[in-house]
Amino acid sequence: MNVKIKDVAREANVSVATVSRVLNNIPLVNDETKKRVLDAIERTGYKPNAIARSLKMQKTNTFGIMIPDISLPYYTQVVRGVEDVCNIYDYNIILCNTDSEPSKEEKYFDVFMEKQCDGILYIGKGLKQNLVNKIDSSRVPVVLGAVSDVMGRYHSVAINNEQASFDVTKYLIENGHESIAFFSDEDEASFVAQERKKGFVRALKKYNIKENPIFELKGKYSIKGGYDLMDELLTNAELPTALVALNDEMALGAIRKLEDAGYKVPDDMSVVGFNNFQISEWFKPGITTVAQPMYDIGAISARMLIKILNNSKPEEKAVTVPHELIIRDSVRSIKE
Amino acid sequence: MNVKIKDVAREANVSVATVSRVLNNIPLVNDETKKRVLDAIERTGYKPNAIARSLKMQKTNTFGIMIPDISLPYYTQVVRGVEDVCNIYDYNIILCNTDSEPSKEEKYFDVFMEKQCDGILYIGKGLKQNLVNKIDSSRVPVVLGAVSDVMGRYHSVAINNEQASFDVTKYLIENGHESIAFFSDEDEASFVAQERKKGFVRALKKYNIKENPIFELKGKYSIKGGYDLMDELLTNAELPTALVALNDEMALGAIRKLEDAGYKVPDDMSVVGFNNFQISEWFKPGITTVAQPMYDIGAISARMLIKILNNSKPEEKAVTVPHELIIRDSVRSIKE
DNA sequence: CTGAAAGCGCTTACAG
DNA sequence: CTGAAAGCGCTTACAG
Repeated sequence: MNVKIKDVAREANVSVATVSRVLNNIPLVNDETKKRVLDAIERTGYKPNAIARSLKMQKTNTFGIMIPDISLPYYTQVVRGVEDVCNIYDYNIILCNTDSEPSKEEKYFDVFMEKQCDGILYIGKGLKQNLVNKIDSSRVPVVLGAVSDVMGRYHSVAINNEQASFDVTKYLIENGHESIAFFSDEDEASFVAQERKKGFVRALKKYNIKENPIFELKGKYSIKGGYDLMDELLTNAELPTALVALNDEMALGAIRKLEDAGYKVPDDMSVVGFNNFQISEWFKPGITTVAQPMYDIGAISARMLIKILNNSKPEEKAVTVPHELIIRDSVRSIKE
Repeated sequence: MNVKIKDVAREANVSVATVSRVLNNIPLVNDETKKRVLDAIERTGYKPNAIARSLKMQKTNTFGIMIPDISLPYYTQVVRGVEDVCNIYDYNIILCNTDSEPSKEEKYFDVFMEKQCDGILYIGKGLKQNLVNKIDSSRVPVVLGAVSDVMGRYHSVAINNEQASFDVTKYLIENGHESIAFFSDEDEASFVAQERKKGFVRALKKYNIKENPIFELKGKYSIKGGYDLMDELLTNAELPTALVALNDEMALGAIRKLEDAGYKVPDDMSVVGFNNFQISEWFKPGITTVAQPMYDIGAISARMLIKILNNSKPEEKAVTVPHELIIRDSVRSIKE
């Protein structure tokens, strides 16, 4: 069908070996020969077959990337960061949506292995044991993005989730809030949610505030999820003065429910979110949140993977990227 | 390194041909032999090498997907639709961000060809001539998603953009608006924008309303873009009573600017958007818009590509998916 | 029902 | 500086 190296060789009156050498810029080719080959390539419109090359080289220049759901705005920027770096170094990415389901994660891991991916980027809530086993027995390089590894065994790029949660909770407390609700992930296995919970609790402890389990609710990581959780929270006789929601979608849903129920934000309740997703700044009220450098997380992860493949171990195993408290209009000071 | 078919063959005391046959479920293998092979596969932990298979079969079971920017919410759902269908039929996708730049589109097209993609899904503003040439000379199956082909030469899945634009404009007119602004794409080559412009003009004509070029502005397809365009529009002595923005981000930015300038939406100006992106329903005011079935566009595109590869030509070359006018709170009737 | 062998399109050690 | 040949890990027509 298409023209192959053999055709170019015939056209240029050289061997396939020579064509391959000019293709790969191996220096020991005579300039004149090289020119003849280049001309032949031009004339025949030859395009290398990366599959054949991969088979021989045992390297595909492709990464597998696992992501919960590409249609959620959060993850999307991470992927863009990955792709931009891959682009520079001539890698491509195969994308899979796992919905954070362990069974899909495992299935796709196998697919990545069959397709001989050179490395894998895991984005999700945390590695489950089955996946860990597969990774270990396959020995592919893996980098975790946006979540760090419990054991510290894998490379990772993430914010310090515990500290980030501590910071935003502290901000609330400094504004006089002592009764704070916490909307978390219904998925108990979420390592990120666990870390944020720890930071929340640490902040309360530090300021001698008692935790109130009634105000700690778990639900879906979505606008609707936050809306429903607030619906539930509002059934309490007494309400908290503030809320920490584990992402901006939840925060937003909570705010909408409060409004629908006749409350005002931040006048009647202060709300903070997480992640600073693209829309948060345009909302009314603007949502105070903790930003993660999503794009950078993707870009750094990709660079790490490439470094590992080049046998130059990256300096750090677990890269911590900075988080940032973004103060907007959804928190009110109630200090007298 | 890893175990290969040869190792399994030795382990099972058969030839590689036989192993390959059981791997591919070719029926003419003796049941006992088959069992022996299956056991050997189990024991050795053999995983097929898809690259080697692809080389031999001249088929990679991967699609290349070109998309302007994966970090924009609009495109993200299309990709999810594609991926879900691919998943069912054992295809994978290689993802590329083109930023709608022809040079990147061409570059990635070459990458897809080198990686021997079985088909290509193009999502963008419209095919430019250079790309068309490449596609034609390569003869890969291509499906256009969310945009149709000017010439009708390629397979495509999209809404009827002209009609959609007509419908939403008509809705405004029926609500008494006769002075309507139009925020469009700064990229003149956008086929989608051209189509929507046609529909807009057709609606005005039908109701004998004169076009007012001063109210037709072009800018960036973003919240900021809409904000800036409204800033510009507001310099006019006389203002329109309504605005058609070519996406919801623009509509949203325009609304924010209006509010910042002391106007109310829809009281002082009605605004409609396009695409119904996830957030539009949660905004205040809720944005009236035209919904496209993004997920379906992706899913149908992927199915089309698979059909083409199976030599069963899809029924239609250009599939038109339904658009839907979603009425919320950003339009006010000014009919007396 | 099974095996030996050719071949998919490349790269590269080896020899000259 | 260049070529013949082996081999990457598979599949499949051919022969038995």
